Amino acid sequence: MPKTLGKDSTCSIARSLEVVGDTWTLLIVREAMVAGYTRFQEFRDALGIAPNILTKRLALLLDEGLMVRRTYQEPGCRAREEYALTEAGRSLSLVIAALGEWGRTHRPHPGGTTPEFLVEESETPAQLAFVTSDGAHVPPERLVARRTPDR
Amino acid sequence: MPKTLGKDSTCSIARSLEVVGDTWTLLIVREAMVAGYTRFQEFRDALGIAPNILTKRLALLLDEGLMVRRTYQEPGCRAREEYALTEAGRSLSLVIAALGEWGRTHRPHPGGTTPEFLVEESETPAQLAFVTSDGAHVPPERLVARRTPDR
DNA sequence: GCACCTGAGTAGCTGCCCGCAACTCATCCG
DNA sequence: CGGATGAGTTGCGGGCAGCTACTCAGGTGC
Repeated sequence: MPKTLGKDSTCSIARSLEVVGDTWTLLIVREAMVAGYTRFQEFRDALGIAPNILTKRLALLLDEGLMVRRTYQEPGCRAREEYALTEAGRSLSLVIAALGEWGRTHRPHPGGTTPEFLVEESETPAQLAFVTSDGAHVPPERLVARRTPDR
Repeated sequence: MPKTLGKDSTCSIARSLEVVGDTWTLLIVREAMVAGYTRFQEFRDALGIAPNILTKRLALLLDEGLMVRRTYQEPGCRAREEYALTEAGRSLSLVIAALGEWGRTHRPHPGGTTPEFLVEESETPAQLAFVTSDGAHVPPERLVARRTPDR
């Protein structure tokens, strides 16, 4: 995360990257989202991340409102902390899906895995796509980008 | 980009982040995509990035096949280098759009701007969304994620 | 009661890489 | 020939990543 463009960059992408531009942050979100992990040790084991880095990243995620810390207590155990995604964190699913899709097609890997998103209960798989207001899918090649003021 | 998970991570997201997990890389792609910039100085001026970092990032983008370098010559000028997105680079538009959308809604900023994607020629705006095979939109809250082997 | 385990961190150190500024190098213009 | 411009390279300095080792609190086995 470059310090030259702070959190008040006018570009929404720069502001997003200020939060999730670090590699580990998105991977933690991914583990929370896909594997349902909530505990320090789960993230540590799953990612092989150093504990001090994990502490720092979780603190960032709490700070930024992407996760909340809750104290829970299983019977017969002492109270522990767990970290759960907030709505803001869960709505990163589009970013996660886009990255997964890109990696799967442009950086294929034997035995690789990619998160798939299913509609609750019906278990129907959902794809990420560009759609117009009339519901038609548009492949990315047919799009041009333009900077637009937020409303 | 953590060195602990190399390019051969089985997770497609980790492999994607290995390429675009750095803040500047995606911002360069964004400038190329949204503003149509192709030249060293254009990126430098638009992003305020240090030249050595820009050199390194452009080299990475060339290496990874997201951009190609071409020599061009305007009449009356000497030959220059320009950097253009490849198909792999352009297909990061989903990631860019997802990040822009997230930043716009969760990190709003007065006077902020977000890239908007329009269908070529018809100029119809296109939105990023999860859709099922029957074409229905699904809001991210109604999705559950699952790790799936690539095919 | 005491040793031990486990989960959740903290502390200290090393090295790399970011970021800045200054410099180079080639070419074109006047 | 002198200056401007575009495209970088080089040389520092500081900060954060990443590793390892340590701490601390509570529960369990004996």
